[in-house]
Amino acid sequence: MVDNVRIAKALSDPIRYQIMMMLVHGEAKCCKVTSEDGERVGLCNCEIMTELGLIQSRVSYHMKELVDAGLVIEEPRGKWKHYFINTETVRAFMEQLNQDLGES
Amino acid sequence: MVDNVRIAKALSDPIRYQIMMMLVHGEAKCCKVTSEDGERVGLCNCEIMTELGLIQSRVSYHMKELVDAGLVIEEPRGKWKHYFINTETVRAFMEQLNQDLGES
DNA sequence: TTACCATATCAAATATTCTTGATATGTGCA
DNA sequence: TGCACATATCAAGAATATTTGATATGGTAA
Repeated sequence: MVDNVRIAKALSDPIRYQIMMMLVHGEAKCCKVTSEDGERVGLCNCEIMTELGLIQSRVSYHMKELVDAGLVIEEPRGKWKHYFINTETVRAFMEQLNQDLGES
Repeated sequence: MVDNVRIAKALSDPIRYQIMMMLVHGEAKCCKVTSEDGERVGLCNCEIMTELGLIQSRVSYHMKELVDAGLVIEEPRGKWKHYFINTETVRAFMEQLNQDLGES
């Protein structure tokens, strides 16, 4: 329950929800970002800043919230950070939600 | 998107999440509560107050948040209020979540 | 090494949310 | 009507969250 409340809180900010959607559906305009295993497609920091028109420290704050909640995985690439959605957490959240609030 | 952020915010408080779970799985100890159509089982206000050990105005505040988010339906019964989970909203939330953040 | 760039962190200001006690509203019953 | 009870609302304070500019950290490349 604690986990789901935490994740719900992370998703309860419009900026963070948008970032999550960008990570899933977003076009990478500034740089091509693939995970170490070459599977997942993600975004770099600059993408989020320019796309949403936010200053650096603000993006940094919200990314930390998402990472802390387990919703986003970050991979450092030299001086950049690349962000990927943590599908495992999203899946677990929805499953738990269904267990807690779904039809009995 | 706006809707889902709103609902996530409603679920992002541990008390409200607990209340939602009570509405789905909770035993009605103080009074038997069935909806007008006799289908759904709900809870009365006193149940929530005693079960969670909260004062009246606090419960009232959180119930309003849940009702405003569309997660809970309230039916007045004389001087009491009976609360039911709005399964429609819960379902729509999960569906939208899957659309927004699920596997592409 | 230094210069430069990306990101993190900090402290202060602001905004939002939550809690509480007091009071108001509304309902049923004597 | 007037009393008793359930719920809603209000105002004030406390607690959290968010935003911002300034500064720190850490990496890259010359």
